[in-house]
Amino acid sequence: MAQIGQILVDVPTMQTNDPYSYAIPTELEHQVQVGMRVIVPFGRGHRLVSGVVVGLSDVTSFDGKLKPIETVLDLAPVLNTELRQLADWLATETYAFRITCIQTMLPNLLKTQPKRQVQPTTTLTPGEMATYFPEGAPRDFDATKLDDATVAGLLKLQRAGKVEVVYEVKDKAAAKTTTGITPALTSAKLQEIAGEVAKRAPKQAELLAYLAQMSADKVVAQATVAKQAGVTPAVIATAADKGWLTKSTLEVYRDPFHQPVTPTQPLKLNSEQQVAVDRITQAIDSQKSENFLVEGVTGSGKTEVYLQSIAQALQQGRTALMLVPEIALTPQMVNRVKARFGQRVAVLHSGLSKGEQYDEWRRIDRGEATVVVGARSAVFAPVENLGIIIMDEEHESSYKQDENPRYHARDVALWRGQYHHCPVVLGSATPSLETRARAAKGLYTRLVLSKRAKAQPMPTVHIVDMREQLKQQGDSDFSEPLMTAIQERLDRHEQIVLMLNRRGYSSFVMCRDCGFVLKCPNCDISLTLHMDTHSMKCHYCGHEEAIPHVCPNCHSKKIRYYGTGTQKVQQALEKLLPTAKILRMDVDSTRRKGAHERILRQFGEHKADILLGTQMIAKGLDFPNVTLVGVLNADTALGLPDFRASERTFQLLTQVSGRAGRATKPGEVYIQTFNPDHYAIQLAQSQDYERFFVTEMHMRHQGSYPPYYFAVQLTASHEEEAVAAKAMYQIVDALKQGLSKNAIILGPTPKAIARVKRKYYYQVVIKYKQEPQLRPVLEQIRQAAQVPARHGLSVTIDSEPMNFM
DNA sequence: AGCACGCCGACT
DNA sequence: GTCGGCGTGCTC
Repeated sequence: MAQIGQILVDVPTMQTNDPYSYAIPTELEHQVQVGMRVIVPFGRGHRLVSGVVVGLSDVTSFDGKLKPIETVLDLAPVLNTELRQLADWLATETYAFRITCIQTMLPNLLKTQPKRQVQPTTTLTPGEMATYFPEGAPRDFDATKLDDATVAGLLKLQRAGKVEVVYEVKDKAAAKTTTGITPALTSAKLQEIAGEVAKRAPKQAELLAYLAQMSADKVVAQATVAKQAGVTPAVIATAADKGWLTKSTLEVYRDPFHQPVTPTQPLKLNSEQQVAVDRITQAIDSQKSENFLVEGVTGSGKTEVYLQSIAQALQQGRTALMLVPEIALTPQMVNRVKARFGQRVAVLHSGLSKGEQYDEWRRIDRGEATVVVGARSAVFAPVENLGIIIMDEEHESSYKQDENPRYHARDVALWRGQYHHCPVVLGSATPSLETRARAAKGLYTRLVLSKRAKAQPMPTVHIVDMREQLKQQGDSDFSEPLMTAIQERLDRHEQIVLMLNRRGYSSFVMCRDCGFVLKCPNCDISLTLHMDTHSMKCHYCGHEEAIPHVCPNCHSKKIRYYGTGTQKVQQALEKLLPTAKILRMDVDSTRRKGAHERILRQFGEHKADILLGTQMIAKGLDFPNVTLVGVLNADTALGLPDFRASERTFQLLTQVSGRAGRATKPGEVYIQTFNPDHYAIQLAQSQDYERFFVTEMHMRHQGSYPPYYFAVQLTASHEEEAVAAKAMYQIVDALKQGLSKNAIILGPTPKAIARVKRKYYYQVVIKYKQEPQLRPVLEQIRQAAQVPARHGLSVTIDSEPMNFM
């Protein structure tokens, strides 16, 4: 038996990023296994912290006295070999702490909570009791929540030996239970008693009859028994007292999606879909870790390809993981999968309660669910024997986590595909440039679905030049052609979706006469307006200039910051169309749980004529009666100081256009823009992804951006601007010394929103092709950042950032 | 993160 | 002379 456990303690620092050795007490010898969570004493005060066993051994290189493991929290490991390896890889890749990676991989309920309490060791004076233990002892001792005087007083008492601090680690993991019922006597005996009591206690007789027909070894929930036997819990209680039945604790799953679903059969595939399914199933059958890009226009039936590929994996006795963006994880979407695979499906996403998440996780862990559908973090689902991994809408930026560990679910999916020797299928109508470029290099097998499955025509897309509109009808959010089109639909009782692109609100200036956006002379990136310094700044190179009052291009005075809100638009629209019913969907109206679905359902039931919203309406809705889609301001995302601005704009416009005319009625799209000549808008109009890809790749090449270059972003933040800036300058020095001449270092520059939550943010971006010293240099920076972290300076490293802002 | 040790200023 | 400030190192 192993004497020593290697434990990763839940103390996220550089010094504890490697496992610590703990002695395994004899009574725990047979319990401790690799992958389990434990509680261990840590530090001088022997405070208790949780940790994860990552190894067992008989020896240790640590030559001090080992402390013993205090408690084992799990009956079975919560992390298998694959996930432990994945955690290590993730930590290296994302420059995060190993324990942080592990926490991210586990469901919320398995994250423990350390607790501190104080209690007197001797009898305190009544005065001391009144001040420090007004509600009795022991009391919670959380220094961050108590006032300084109380903390100081308690610490003083502690030093005097009058009180002691006790530690506790709370494990929140709790399976939901209910009372279960089992017959305690034989069927014959029960029937006999039933006969005896039938006259004076008819309810008891009914219950006895029910028990008599139950199989003796089966446990049935009390609620079920009560319902089926037609008795109250009181009757059951009496029966238990008389020894007719035994009660036990029954573990139940919380069912997050309880609506019954009608099973569906695989649909007939068109030739392109068939080819895709064939290629993917070949890879499944031959256990190859081949990766695919399924590039399919909206409505081309990508989902059916996914479902039939999953079916093939299941048939091979393997499991499937399907990732979708959080915003697309609607009940409709889930039901579509459940309708095909029934009870084998588990769903993981943040909309579930913590208990529900934990239950779904356990169903997967136990192998009861073999198809997992979920958002970003579901990529860590404890599925074994994976036969296929699917990532739908792979270009979605929500797949990248914007806190530590800053991982991209796509990279994790590819890693797991390798591990399981199974295909990874990336699907999108508008693949990210990175993915499409990899497909071009032959790293992914490209499968194209060019035809809409139901052979609907693609919508007609009109571009409305808002510069002209401005001249003709003045400053309005609604152009004349769009209003005419809206009125037409209203007359025909058809529905309209209007999208307001709110990204980049007010952060850049644009000329309303010619569409000119002020750009950086060095970077070909829009300058950002800073009201604090009254200047325009480039967030890549730090270039700064005055806010223009006349347009440098056409000398118009109508150059101003651009932006408008959904509420304002709704009011304006109500004025223009007093009879139309308008539903608004944005962050404000969807804050409450379920509000999102409710608005969509109302719209689906035609309770409103117009759905007005932000980006979120662009994703995955399918309303047959929508024949008009209007984009009020296509430009705002274009103005963002980000090299992905064009890509995002193209993707968004293409996606939202796909919302029009999905059924029998042909659709029309109106895109209002001040930049009608911009390639992202022009190519969105012609729905020409290929040309967009080629054009944008050229731009990326010119600017030395991904996918031609790799990128790492470093950020320093502090309450004092000078501290953050100075730290960043030092980091740049270290980078310049450690990296080759070929690495491009941009910055330091203040972040677009330089001050958030009373902290100033400075950043630097490194672009590189090959930089073997990068990892060691960044590790060194990470190490060095430990010391000033004490004074509130935090440094973050983001490999392949989604936003350069 | 949190605790102890250690070295400087204002108090009995 | 001590109490206590927080700056620094370490936690199996």
